[in-house]
Amino acid sequence: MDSARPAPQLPLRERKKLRTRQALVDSALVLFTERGFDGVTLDELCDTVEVSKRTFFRTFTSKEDVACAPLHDLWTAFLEELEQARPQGGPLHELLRDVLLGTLDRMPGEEWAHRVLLSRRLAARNPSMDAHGLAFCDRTGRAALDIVVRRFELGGVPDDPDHLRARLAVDLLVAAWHRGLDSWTTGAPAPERAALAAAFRRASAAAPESLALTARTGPA
Amino acid sequence: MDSARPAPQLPLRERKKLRTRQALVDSALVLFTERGFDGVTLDELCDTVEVSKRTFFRTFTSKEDVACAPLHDLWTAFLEELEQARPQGGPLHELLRDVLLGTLDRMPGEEWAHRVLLSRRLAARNPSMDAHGLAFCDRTGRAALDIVVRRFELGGVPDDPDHLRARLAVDLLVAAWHRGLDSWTTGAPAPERAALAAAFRRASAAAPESLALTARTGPA
DNA sequence: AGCCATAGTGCCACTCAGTGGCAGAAGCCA
DNA sequence: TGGCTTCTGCCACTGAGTGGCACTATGGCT
Repeated sequence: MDSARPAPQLPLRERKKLRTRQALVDSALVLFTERGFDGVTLDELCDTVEVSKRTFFRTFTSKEDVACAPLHDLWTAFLEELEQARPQGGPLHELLRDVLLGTLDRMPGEEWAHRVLLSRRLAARNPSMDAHGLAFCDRTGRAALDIVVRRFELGGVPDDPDHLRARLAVDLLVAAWHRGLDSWTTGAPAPERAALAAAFRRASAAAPESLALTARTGPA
Repeated sequence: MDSARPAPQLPLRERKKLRTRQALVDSALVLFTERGFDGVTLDELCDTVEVSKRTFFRTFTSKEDVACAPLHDLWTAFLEELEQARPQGGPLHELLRDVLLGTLDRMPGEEWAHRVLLSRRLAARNPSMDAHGLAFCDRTGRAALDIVVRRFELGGVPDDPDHLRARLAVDLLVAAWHRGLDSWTTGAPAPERAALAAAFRRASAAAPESLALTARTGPA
């Protein structure tokens, strides 16, 4: 596999597992892109990678899951970095933004970005993939909130107003991320990772502005 | 059915259809609550309501769909009201909030609220239901943006910065709604519709505050 | 080197969500 | 009443996802 980062010598068993996983993701993205998500059965995918369906389901939770893997990897890494982050006293939403930008920067690079691109284009055409991705982000949001609450804020009283505020800050991060993804996925010009980071930064900056936006009376 | 609002004499066929739909929703919520979402097969549900599975799938798109119907109804009504809304020149996010509050106010009442409660509790325990609800909200968000753009804002250039701001305003609305739902669903005290409205209002008000929230260095 | 204990794999049969097709039963409009 | 349309029921079928069990490879231990 092109992205088989050996990693500091994991046990052989683990490496094999990772290689199978990556092969499944790559093949899935290619096949789904060629013939559509519904146009490919799991049996076909498994045949291609020469793995039994049983094994597939030990690695991924569902057919959607394998195609969402690139984003999955990003958010998992994000949570790890958030766990390490040291706030400098700035606004929480800026901290979250910077942690995500940092995580993005440390992603495998352009092949990863390419996989994300394929994954998003697929999701745009397939409701169940879209739903899966959304649900995953939501779960990650909850996990992120737990970390934020534990490390940066109040002890954990769930009806503390700051708890709600922190949750909304996380929601805003996720929303900005999705808007960044949207414009990056749609706008063909620059499918590089840097362009994605820029799009996200732009969306993130627009969040405070959106509150000031006035509803003008339209012509109708 | 308890909520069979006759409506200004629809054709008999339509009324029958609505009654069947409502029966399916009610039975589904009861059965799923009793025995879990996965503990009830569609065949069982259909037997209970005395409807063929084929008919079920003409009314709902999936097993998840039937259990998410209460929220579905709310957002559909929301879009209709948004289409009629006349902005008074205030911030967009306040307009959106007020339209949603108005829609909520016009919902069938406490039986509806009760169904929402069951639906949310179910979703909290079942990932695929949760995903379905999230995806639906996302699609509604897009539809709402279309209306907003068409009626209140720019002509529709998708890279106008106001377009992005409007989108984020919608995202914020959805996020606040979910937070409101969360606290309402969890907090047992007041399962009435008014309490839900209050929870949403609270979450909505917390949105601007969340931007100001500072990340303090925790004890770790 | 040799040898278990364990984890991962393949295979098989099974359940159940979701779909397509067709025949029959309403509801609808004269 | 009769014909037209639309909805419904039934049946067979695909494909996702699961459970069970036997088999093999890995890693640790002596």
